[in-house]
Parts: sequence; structure tokens; C-alpha cells
Amino acid sequence: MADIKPSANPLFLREEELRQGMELLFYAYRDFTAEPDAMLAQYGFGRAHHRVIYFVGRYPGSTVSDLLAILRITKQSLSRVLGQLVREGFVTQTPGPRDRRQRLLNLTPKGEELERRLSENQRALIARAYREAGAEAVEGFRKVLLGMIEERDRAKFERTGYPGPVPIRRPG
Amino acid sequence: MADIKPSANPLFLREEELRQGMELLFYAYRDFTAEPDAMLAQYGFGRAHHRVIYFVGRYPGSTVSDLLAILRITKQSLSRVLGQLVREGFVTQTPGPRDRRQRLLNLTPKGEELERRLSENQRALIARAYREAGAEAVEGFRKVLLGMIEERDRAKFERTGYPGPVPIRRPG
DNA sequence: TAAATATGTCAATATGGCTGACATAAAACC
DNA sequence: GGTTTTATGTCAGCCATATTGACATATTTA
Repeated sequence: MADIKPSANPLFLREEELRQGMELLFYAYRDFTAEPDAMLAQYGFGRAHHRVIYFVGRYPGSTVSDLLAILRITKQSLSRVLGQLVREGFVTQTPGPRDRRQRLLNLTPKGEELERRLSENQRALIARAYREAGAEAVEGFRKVLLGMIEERDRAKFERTGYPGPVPIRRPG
Repeated sequence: MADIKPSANPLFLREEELRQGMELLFYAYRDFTAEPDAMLAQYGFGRAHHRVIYFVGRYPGSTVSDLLAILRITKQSLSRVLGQLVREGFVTQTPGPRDRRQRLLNLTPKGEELERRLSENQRALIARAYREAGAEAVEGFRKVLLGMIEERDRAKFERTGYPGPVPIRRPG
């Protein structure tokens, strides 16, 4: 034991580096969600409601299928949460114009207001971290996270120089 | 609408950039936890068990209080999960030598084996992303995430050049 | 017309979080 | 030595969020 010099042990350093990455993600996510969770609790909502509100706000006119693909939860889990949001007037459902089976989802003004309050908090957290870390670090942050997510979701993050996300591909 | 040039609208670009950051975090965390969640399900465990196994493996001899501070859950929530892990032989509890009220937590060989299987998967995911993004990007990734986490937890991530986490401060 | 798709819904189940109250043992303090 | 604080555990009850599997309906596509 005593004769193992750490600097002579690149594998240990490597594992340490990777574990730090794992933990950074854990802590960041923990702190990233803490305040919104507290806000949501005032409405009797949880993190699942937040995700639905966020992504419907982000991609107006999303369908249930779109959300299922993003959130990776079951139809039933989404249904309960979405049903609540619709009943309580945060989200509207309108039949799809081309495919009338679809229910296009949108935020009501009330929904937009809540979305804004929630994401404002998170944007401020990220904005501060970005500002302190600098533009180059932000590039690295993006690059590493992009490499961690499933290939099929990466297209959402192309840099177009134009505001707004890449619209959801809707065949038909 | 038509006369707003995106490039003349730095605030929109700024918000878009921040939202992309939020979403990158969401997708990365989603994909980071997907496979371990599936493994854990085979044992009848969930993500909470994973976190306990991970941090006990990472900081052997942790106390219940240490875990509570890291995980930010209640004693009762931890107790249920920890109790299961102890009963099923993944974690041991031994009285603290200096403070006998404490129960120092450690992984059994069985616990270490599970920890290894779980974190191996996540380390591989991060390793690939690190490799593809390059050392400079990794620095940026660390820097931004560090800026997002609570100040008091940042000390855990000092670069000592020596393998192993900064030991848990244990007063007394 | 038949098959596939988008969505909804029901029942049952499990995990993981919460609060609040209470208990014990040990350490720390005066 | 006596009091207070700390570390931990436990009980009962509650709620949010996820699961599976089965089934139903409307609509589109082949």
C-alpha cells in the first residue's frame, strides 16, 4: 500500500476524475431542482408537472407522444399529471388540424406565468454559473453534456443563431 | 414579427442559450440514470438505494448524518432505504469508535460488487463523453457544474492530484 | 376493409419522498 | 452531576410519481 505513488497510478486518477464528474452531476441536479420543487409544492404539484409545463411552453403544440418521447415515462403517468394541469387551467388541449386524433398541448396565460416563474429561477442559477465560468467553459459544458445524451436528442441543440428550439418533427 | 432580426435581439439569444443549458442537464440526467435504474430494478431497488450505495462506497465510514446532508432527504426516507440495504447484506453498520452514537456505514463485498456494476456503467458514459469532448471541454464542464452547486459542497471537488475524495469533515 | 396510430382510461402496485411525534443512547456543557 | 444537545431510529399516515397490462375509441393509412 505504502509504495503506490498516486502519480504513478493514472488509472486511479482517471477513476477519481470520472467519479467527480458523476457527483458534480448529482449535486448540480439536486440544487437545480430544489427551489422549483418548493414553488411547485405550493400548487400541490411535483417535478413531473414542472417537466410537462416546461416542455409544453418550450414546444407549443406538442402532442402527448412528443412528451412521452422526451420524458420517457408511461402514458398513464403522463396522463395523470397532464389531466391535472388541464383541469386546473394551466394547459389546453386542441385537436390536431391535420390529424384529429392528436391533442395539441399549449399553455394558458396562467400556465405561462407559472412556467416563467419556475424557469426564471433555474435560468438565473445557470446564468450565474455561466457568467462565473466564462464563455469557453460554457462551450465545454455544452459539449460534454451533448456527448452524454442519446444521439437522437442531440439535434435539438444545434446552434442556429436563431432563437427558438428546432421544431418537433411531426410526420404527416 | 417579421421585422425582428434575431441577431438584433441578444436577450432572446441569451434566454435560448440558458434554456438549452437547462435542457441539456435534463436530458443528460435522464440518460445518465436510465441504465442503472434498470439494473437496480432487478434487485427490487430504486434510485434512492443507488445513491446510498454510491456514497457509502465513495466515503466509507459515512454516518447517517453525512448521507442526509448529501442527499437532502429526510431521516425517515433514508432510514427505509438504508434499512433494506443493511437487512439484505449490502451495507454494514458499526458503532463509531469515538462517538458510539454514530453508526458508521460501509459496503459489504456484495455491496461493493453492486456498486461497481452500477457505477461502471455511468463511468463509461462519462468517459466516452469526456473523450469525445476533449480535456479543455471537460474543464469547462467541471467549472460550470461547480458554479451551480451550493458553495458548501464545492470543497469536495478540489483538485489535489491525489486519488480519493476529500474526507468528510467529522468534528470531535 | 383491415391495420396501424394517437390517445384515454381502469385497476393494481411499488418506490420514494414527506410530516410529526416520540424514544434511546451518548456526548457535551456548565 | 445534572441538563442539554446530538445521532440515530421508529411509528403511523400521507402523497407524488412511477410501473404494467388490459381494454376502448377515434382516426388515419395501407
